[in-house]
Amino acid sequence: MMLSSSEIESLDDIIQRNKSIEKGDKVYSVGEKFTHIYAIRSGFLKSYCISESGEEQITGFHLAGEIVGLEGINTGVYLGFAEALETSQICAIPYEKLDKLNSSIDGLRQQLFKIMSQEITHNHELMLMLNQKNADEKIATFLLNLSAREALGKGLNLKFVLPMTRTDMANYLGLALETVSRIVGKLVKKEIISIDHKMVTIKQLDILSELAGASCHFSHPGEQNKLA
Amino acid sequence: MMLSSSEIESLDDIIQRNKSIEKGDKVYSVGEKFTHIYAIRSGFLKSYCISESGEEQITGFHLAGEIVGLEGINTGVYLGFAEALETSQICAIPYEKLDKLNSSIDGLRQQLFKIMSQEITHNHELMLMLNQKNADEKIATFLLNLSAREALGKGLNLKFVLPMTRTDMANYLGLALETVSRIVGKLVKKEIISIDHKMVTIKQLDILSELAGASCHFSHPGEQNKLA
DNA sequence: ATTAAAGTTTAACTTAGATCAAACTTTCAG
DNA sequence: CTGAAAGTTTGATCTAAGTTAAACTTTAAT
Repeated sequence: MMLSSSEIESLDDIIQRNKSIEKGDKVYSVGEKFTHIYAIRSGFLKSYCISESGEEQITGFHLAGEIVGLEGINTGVYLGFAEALETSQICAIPYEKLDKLNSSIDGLRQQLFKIMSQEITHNHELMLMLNQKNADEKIATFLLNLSAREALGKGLNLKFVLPMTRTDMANYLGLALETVSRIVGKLVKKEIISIDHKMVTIKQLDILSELAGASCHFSHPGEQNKLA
Repeated sequence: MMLSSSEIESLDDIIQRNKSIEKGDKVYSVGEKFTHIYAIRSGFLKSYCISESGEEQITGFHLAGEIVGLEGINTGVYLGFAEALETSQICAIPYEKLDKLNSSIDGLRQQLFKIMSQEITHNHELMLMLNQKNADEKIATFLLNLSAREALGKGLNLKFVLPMTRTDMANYLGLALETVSRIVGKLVKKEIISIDHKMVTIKQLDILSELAGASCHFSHPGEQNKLA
């Protein structure tokens, strides 16, 4: 799913390449005017929203090749936060210009539709996980998903980084942080995975996959759709 | 958020209006080639997917003015089912043509982007609900959400239809059907709502809202985006 | 290098909601 | 209309995971 060279040229005119952000920096915040969507070139972000009563809900973790900010299209305002979990490089893509240039970059527009569709599908998977999986299955699924995404669509990495805190994992998965800690600890003790600082190694992929259980995939997603 | 008359003319050329489907009929099924998205003119649908192990996960309930099938854009294949919960009228919109005609119906394309963005935002709300709300809060939130949607963006209906079974509600909310039955029963006993067959009446909106608790809304969604 | 703050682990205890079971009610096909 | 099937309610019991608490480890600022 590549763009043509003329599309890439069009892209070059409008995107602001490789802006660097540090851990803890926000790409955008709730209530800000929606102007750009952001392609992640390297690094790791989380997106989250805050409920009226001040509770944080993490809505996604995002790594290289993925897009954040799409939630702003509808209202013209960002409806949550995107924040770097480590030093990251991002491309700012002005949505307005993307929209205007559409005839010259049809492929790009179609790509964007696919990315949004993919996000909707991903959310269906997420519902299955949050509604029907127990804590062990959630953790196993989460680890495998992260592993596959860090491999950028080519299989899955047996060694990958887990850059978020237990608290963030727990919030995303709808578990208590102690539960996450306990289960990750159990997986290590059983030598299904090992952990060194933020680095995870999957030692028994078969067992971890078994643990993860059911998913909704009709056919596997294969290559990740990318914008730039 | 209306379409111009020329946009509506373009639309007239491509959409298949008012196809009628009966309760239990499927609009599309998993694995079928993605050809159309569907605008619901009247009635009520549910969308769901089936996990490898055969478990059903309801991914949404959809009523008049809403769109189903967007999940198919990415892979070119429908990734789940959409099924009528009652006799419904739907518009079939060929995605291919929609895509080709884009220059003449820019507004329509933008509308579609907004609808997809809205769906992503809605999923963030859903995560907050599934992760942080207890069973009482889930039921109250669900009822209020349905009430608001049946009012088509103008406030919320104090009287509305609850067309799905307890089993479907439970599946969607990640609860056991007995829990749903018990909590709905409790709300009726406390006279916060009353139920006559499939008709729900909210008798104490303040208390129900209180019960529903926190949401992520930055500003209220106002009018629902519609395609046709 | 020091140390305060942030993050993690572990254990004991509690509870919301699942599961099991059984009666009751509504729906709808013939 | 009739009866079987589908859906709902209600009660008793059980358990996965939350909560509370406290020690331990890592991180990062000075």
